[in-house]
Amino acid sequence: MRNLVIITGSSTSIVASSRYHHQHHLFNPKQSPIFSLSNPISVSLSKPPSTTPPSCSSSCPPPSTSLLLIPPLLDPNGDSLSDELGSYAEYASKLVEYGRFEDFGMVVKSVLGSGVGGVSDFGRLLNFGIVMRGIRKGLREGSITGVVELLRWFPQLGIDVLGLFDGSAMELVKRECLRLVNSGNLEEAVEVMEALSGFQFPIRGLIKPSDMIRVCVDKRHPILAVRYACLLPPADILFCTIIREFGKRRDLVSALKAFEASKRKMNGHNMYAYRTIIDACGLCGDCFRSRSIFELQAWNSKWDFVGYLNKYKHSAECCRRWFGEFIDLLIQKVTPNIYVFNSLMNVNAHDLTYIMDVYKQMQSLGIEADMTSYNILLKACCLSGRVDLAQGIYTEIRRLDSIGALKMDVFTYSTIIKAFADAKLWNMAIKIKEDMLSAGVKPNTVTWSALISACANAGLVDQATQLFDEMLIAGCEPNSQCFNTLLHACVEACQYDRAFRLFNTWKSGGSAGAAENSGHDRDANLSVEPTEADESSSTSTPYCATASHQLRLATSVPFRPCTATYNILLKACGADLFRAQALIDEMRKLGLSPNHISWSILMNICGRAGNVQGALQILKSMSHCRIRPDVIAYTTAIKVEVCVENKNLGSAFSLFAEMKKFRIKPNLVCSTRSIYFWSYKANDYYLKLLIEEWCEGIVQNSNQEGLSNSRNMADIRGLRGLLLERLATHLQKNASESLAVDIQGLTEVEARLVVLGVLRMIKENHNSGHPIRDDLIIILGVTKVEECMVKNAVTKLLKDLGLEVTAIQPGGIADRKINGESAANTSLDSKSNFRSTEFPTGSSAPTRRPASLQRLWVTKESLHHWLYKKLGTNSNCT
DNA sequence: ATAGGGTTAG
Repeated sequence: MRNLVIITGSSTSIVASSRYHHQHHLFNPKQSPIFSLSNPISVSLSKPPSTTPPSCSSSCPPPSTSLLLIPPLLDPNGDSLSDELGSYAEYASKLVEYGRFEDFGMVVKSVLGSGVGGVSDFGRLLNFGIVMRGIRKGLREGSITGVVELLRWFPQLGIDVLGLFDGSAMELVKRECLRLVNSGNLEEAVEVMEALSGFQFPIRGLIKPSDMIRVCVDKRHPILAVRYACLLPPADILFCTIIREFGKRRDLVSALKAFEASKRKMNGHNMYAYRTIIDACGLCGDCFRSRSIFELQAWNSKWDFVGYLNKYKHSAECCRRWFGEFIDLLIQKVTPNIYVFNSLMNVNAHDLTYIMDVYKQMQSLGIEADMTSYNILLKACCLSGRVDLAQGIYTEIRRLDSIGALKMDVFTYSTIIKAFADAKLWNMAIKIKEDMLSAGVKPNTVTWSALISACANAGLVDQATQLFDEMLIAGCEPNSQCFNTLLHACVEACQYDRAFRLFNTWKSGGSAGAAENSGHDRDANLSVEPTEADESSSTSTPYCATASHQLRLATSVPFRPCTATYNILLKACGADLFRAQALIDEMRKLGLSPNHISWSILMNICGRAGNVQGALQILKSMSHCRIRPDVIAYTTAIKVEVCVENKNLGSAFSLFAEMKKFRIKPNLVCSTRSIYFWSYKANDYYLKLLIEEWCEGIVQNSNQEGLSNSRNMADIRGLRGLLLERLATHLQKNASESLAVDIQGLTEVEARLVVLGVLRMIKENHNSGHPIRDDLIIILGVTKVEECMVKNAVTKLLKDLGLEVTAIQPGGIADRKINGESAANTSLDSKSNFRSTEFPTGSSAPTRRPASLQRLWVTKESLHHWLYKKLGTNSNCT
């Protein structure tokens, strides 16, 4: 006897009928009985229906809470049983139709729990037409989660879920998934997709994987992204995409989460993921983390191995087995591959010492450096300003190239050109170009830009222009950066009008080209134009001859100025505030917005024009453009204030305080000391006080922090780097060479710093018992307008200290006297840990310097005099 | 779906 118990509200009626499914007034599936197999009493009756068909909501009585008890179906009589099952199935199908997915589950549970053998019979007996109608409706009404819950029962009933979904049903699923994703319910979306994946749904077809990952990354959901990626094997590539995308968005925390999550999901080590997270660390500026990840990855297995050895040391055989496995692991998986090494080196490229260590480690593991490794090494040399090392590596690579072990590529050449460009060795850069051409490697825009900037850094506009023409003739299309580089060359050489003429020519597509040509003569009369007499011999090609080329060629390529272009031009405005304002307007018309660099330059222009208020106004209005002033902006403003109105240091310090209030950390350039320092120029009062402070401070700082600390490398590359380099080069404590200080190319501030540092060293050497044996020579370089200012500044500084200074003109009597002694090599080889046996430097990188240089000369007698005077004042103080 | 090079501010 089979009973059906229906509890409606609190009243219980027992219907002794097996034909209940025809009596819809009692078993209306639109209403909400909750089915339970086990214990009717314990079931909560408060649950309202999840979906009520809207058509019935008015006509039907309000849903009552009821409970349907299905007793075990144990009748051995097959016929009636299948009959009974059929009615249950029919009923269950109707439940689906009316959106009552949970109740469907209850029925299935009942059937499963009833111990009937033919579970799949029940599945087969379901009315799929009706079921699918309910599922479609559920999908259309936005309850995909409910649908998925429903579907979870199907495999147990032997139903192939995927088979039920025809094209249009599949479209509904897709649409719903997309809706979940777009409405921000990512977690739900991933859960749904995980379930669908279990039903063998093609996950790739639901939503474009790259879109899904992009959304996860945008919403900062690393774990969900990884969970999603696991649905799309092979997942490891997608893991890397996720890590990389977080890296690109500078979200290292999420990148690391994704990395850890993906590591757990993977069996074994994925080198691709390791290198990607290392790259991400680099992008996010956390090179130290990249190192620890690398160490962890490289050595974890070794520690495990030691553990294993200890555990099994009683058995030699076990040890051998573990060792064998370990070696396998090491060979197959665990050894970082070349990509990991290259990424690690690239991320840490600013720390030459470190990457040299990595390089050696790589060699000891027997991993051969490839072209990229060498290119990264070259880049590191560039970043640390070690031309000498770069040259050594270059020689080595050439050797490897000649024996066919490597093939030097356009990156190699471009980087070495950059190394020479930075060192102002433009002629060496040109020589590399020749090497390159004879090796059959075609220079690209980057190479040409590097070449042009080599000339720019040396202040050689004509050579730069010539290279630009050469590039056009070679059929290489310049891009904005390339155009910018040439403009920068003009600005660097103070040929401001020329920069503007070029710009106008390009902008007008060549129609104003004649201006560039005819206007050239005017340059010579401009006071800002430095004398190029020294270089005139090397400008063998008259400029006018190439102008037509350029006119013809440059017009064929589109010129799209960008913000950097305008920044360079802003710099070319000198003190012309109106011109600068016009440029800013023009920028805006083109839809370009000035960035913090533009504003900093503009503040400098105000400074040159003596307009302090203007500069301060710009600083204030920066935030109106939603650009938060940075240290540099504040530094510029403060400097303008101090230098223009040197009487009033108070307001400069209030700016300084404001900056700190906004939690902008002052850097080495911007400090109370610098503020005093800038006021040197016009105010002798601070001079005496600060010279010692400066020198002490700098020497102390360099001792504290050490050069290998790469956090500070940015600073070191600034003033202190220059200073320390000069000091290291010229003033080793046991130096027996002459004291020659090269301050070519330095700004006034830098030059004074270097000279002060040198004097400090002289004092230290003297105090520790090294007598001064030589005169002090300060190399100024060819006379340009700036360098004349530098010369004056340094002369004034030395004189203020009570030193006697003589200017040496090239070719003069004093010059000839000095020349014999001051041939000191300026190549920086003191700190080299790159042994010359590894990279033979060949002919020891002669840094050729033109003979005709201006110098300042301080005799050793004068230095002596200064030292004793200084010591005297010190002893008075203490 | 994998790396590496060029311009601008103190």
